[in-house]
Amino acid sequence: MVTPRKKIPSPAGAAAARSDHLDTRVLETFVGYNARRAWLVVTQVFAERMAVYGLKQVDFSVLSLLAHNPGATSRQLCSTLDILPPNLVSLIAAMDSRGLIERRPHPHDGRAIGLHLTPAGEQLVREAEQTVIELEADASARLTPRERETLIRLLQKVYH
Amino acid sequence: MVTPRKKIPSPAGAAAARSDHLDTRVLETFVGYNARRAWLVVTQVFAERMAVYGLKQVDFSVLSLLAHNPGATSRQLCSTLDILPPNLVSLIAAMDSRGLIERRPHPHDGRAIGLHLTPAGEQLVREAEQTVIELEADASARLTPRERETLIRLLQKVYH
DNA sequence: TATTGTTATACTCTATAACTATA
DNA sequence: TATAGTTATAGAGTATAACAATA
Repeated sequence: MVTPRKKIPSPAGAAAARSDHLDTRVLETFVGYNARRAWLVVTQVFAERMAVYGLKQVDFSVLSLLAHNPGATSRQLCSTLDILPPNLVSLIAAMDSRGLIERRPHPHDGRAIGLHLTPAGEQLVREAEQTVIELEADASARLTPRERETLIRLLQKVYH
Repeated sequence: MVTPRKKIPSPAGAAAARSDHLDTRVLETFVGYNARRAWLVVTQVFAERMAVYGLKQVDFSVLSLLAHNPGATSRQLCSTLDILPPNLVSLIAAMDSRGLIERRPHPHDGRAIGLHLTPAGEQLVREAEQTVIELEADASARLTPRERETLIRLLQKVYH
């Protein structure tokens, strides 16, 4: 269980003489800076808790998307998640090898390949989604449920 | 001026038969997913507008931090920005070569090096910070000023 | 001619180990 | 013994060009 870059509070009086941290007030007026910092926190918790499933964030996104969009193509996954097609290939191949997904010929387009979860894949997604729900709640525990909804709504307003 | 992955709206009726995008409703219930998507939008605009200064996000963060924390050390920059020391070295060296910063011996610690902006560096930071303020306003233009403040406050609540 | 999936490849970002000089 | 800065290097993430098969 690797926990790199975890903020370990230094012994009480140790950093009294010379403060460890810098004045970040200007940077903290920017959405970009704050969004990245918050994302890093969630990412850290995500990586720790999802390691047991062998899933990175992008893996989970693909699997969850396939659970709710059976038969989706690589092209659609790429466009939805902002991934470049060449970078999805090995990812899909690995999930195929793991027996989590299978490729079937596309009904209307001979070039495309429809991606489907296997029963094992569906079972894994169910467990993984539940874990993500819990981990998300923990990672945003300093927010009230109402604040969390507001945060998500405002983030979506930026990118929608 | 590279603008990759820009969402170019396809001709009106073109995608009517087979929808391009997938159902992302589950992913959109997660803070991590939404924070990354919003961050990507701001990042895109940042890269486009800051290219004239030859500054990436991390470069700007370092320079802005030094503007408001003169004499800060590499160690402090790393801890503040969550960068690993080895990855800051070439970045600092490049800014030194460009004449934006200079290294002075640390007053109290012979191992450390105090980093300071040169006059050219200070001038660049002034212009760059102004550009970031404008770009941030544009990138979050769908938010009211009040909503933008709320968004930033809630993001900070997650990582503070 | 355009698009889907793919290979090969390069570039950037992030991470680890180990060294030096100071403390 | 621990820390600041550094080197070398490895691994992950992201990018472009080009090709075969199909539309």
